Amino acid sequence: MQLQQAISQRISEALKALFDISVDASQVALQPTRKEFAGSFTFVTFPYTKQVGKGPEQIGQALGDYLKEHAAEVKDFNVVKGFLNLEVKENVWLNLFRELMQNPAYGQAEPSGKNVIVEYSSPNTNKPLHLGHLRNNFLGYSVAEILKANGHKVLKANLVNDRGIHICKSMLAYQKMGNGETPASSGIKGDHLVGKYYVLFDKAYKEQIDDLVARGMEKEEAKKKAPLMLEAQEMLQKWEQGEEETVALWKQMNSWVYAGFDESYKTIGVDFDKFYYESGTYMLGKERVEEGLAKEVFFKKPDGSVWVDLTDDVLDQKLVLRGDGTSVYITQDLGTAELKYNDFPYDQSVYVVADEQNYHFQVLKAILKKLGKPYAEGIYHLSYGMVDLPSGKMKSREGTVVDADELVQEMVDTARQQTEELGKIEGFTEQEAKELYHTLAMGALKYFLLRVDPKKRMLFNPQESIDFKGNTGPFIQYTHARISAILRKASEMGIAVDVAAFDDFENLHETEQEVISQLVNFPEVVKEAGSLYAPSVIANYAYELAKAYNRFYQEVSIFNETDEQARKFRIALSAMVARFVKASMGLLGIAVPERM
RNA sequence: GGUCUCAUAGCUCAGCUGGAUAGAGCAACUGCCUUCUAAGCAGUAGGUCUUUGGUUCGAAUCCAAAUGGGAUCACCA
Repeated sequence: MQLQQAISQRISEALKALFDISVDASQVALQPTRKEFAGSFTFVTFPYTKQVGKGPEQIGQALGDYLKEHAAEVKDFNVVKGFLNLEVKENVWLNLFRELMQNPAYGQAEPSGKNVIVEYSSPNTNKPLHLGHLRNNFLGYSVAEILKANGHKVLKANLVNDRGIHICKSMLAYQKMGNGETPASSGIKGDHLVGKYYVLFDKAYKEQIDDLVARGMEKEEAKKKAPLMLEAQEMLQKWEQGEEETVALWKQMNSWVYAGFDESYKTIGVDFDKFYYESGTYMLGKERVEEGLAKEVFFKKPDGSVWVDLTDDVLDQKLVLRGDGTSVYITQDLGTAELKYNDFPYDQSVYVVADEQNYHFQVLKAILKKLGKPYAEGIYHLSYGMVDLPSGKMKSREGTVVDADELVQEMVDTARQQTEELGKIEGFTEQEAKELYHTLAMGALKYFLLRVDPKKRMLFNPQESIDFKGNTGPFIQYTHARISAILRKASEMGIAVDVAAFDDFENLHETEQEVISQLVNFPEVVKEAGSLYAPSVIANYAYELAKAYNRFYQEVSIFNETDEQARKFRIALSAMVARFVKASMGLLGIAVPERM
């Protein structure tokens, strides 16, 4: 931020003036002063002892003296060992505060001129969303918002995996056991209904395998020879040939799933600018394969299968097209990458996909590079860790997944229960209460999943996730609600949030200075979150800001303050905290209530 | 076995390009509501940052190895 840069510049000047050594301001490293010492910024003198030929304390003292006299920002200093702690003048903080007050776009970067596509969610259409998908959806949405705040033009894309053997399994089970059941007739949400048949398939399939094994067949072979599996494969072929009945069933069942997904997406508050469907893109990769063969990047084996040699990149040889000419996973992605690029010429293409596919994306990028694609460099795999349960890993086949819709409902129930227990629901209409519960439930859930570094595997503890105390979404939401109450009262009293209303105020309380220092950090935090693709950076910031404000709130009175300028300043400070809490939570896809 | 990745308080997590006595939250204990929302605030207790070496004024952070988790190495997606 600018204040830090200014002080770095002063130190650079001081080093030159006092010791005649040249250090560029950008090389002058400042760090936040630890709480137990007075000051806001700390300069470490150890690295300069050799050049200067003096002890660290002496250097600190000399620099401090110089800065106190020559640097307009510096109020005072202290030297502890080799650490020079600098205190910043109150009016410098206040001026920074006035500046951000007057800039409604504070934290929003200038347009970068870059196009970024963020692909996330990308569900299979054979079963409903679960907890793992929630992490993906929340991450994708949030990263897209963060990139927008960094000035990029962003397109949110969802590549729906609507074809393949897994869909056929649900279809087959439905054909055999469905009896014409529909979401309407059964009252079951579409994606859950289709998921039900996927489970039924798996159950019957396993029985067949066990049966074959009991009759002496090897398990591996039984898996391939089980009649249900053969039927499913047959169905996939029929689908690829466009057989009418199969395609009709596929369309019908997918439409149920989409209706279910739409509902879930709406509930969890994520959205997309563009949908891609694998049924519409899976053929495109073959063109890339032809191109690769022509360019001799790929080679054909005698059985007709097509391969790429990536041993130079330590990635081994990789199949890109089957012997029978059908496409594999990577084939489709080669095609989709080009399609996306044609639709929206991107500088960067972010794939929000779990880290189990790290190898796949290394291969994808390596191949695109070999093909000389201009967009290859822009491929970025936002690889996030899996979500574990206290009982261990989630396995859909073993039924240990946490269903997304159920989880959301439980969170809403908990929000209602907690709110009622605290007796905080007075004066709410039924509709308002309902909205509040949803806001709190989603706040708790999203914050819980987003506060952890995306790259890291995380543990989902259901008991902790519904906690509304401490480092949680509702804690931050609560801070916003509190401030809203203050602003309502201020408004009733006819006090406006006004920069000019505290011109003569300068007696900053320690907690007020801390709050300003947090506010001023916002643009830097947005930048860092963007460069790391890490909503967790924003989440931590929002928490620190809320904490700093609560400390202020506790220690300093607003409406009992007799000094009018101080009172007006504190109302303005509160308003700005509310604004930045809302903005940072917004980057996480979390709404903040006016009352709770 | 090859490659990649992770290891910080009882539990869940922070710790920026190396800097002071390693920080939060939960759980435990102690205070603070006739005053702006106590879903809050303040405090106590809790650590050989997995281990061992190395780099240097200084290492949780960088390098190497070991140990223990996890992922991946399909003509599945």
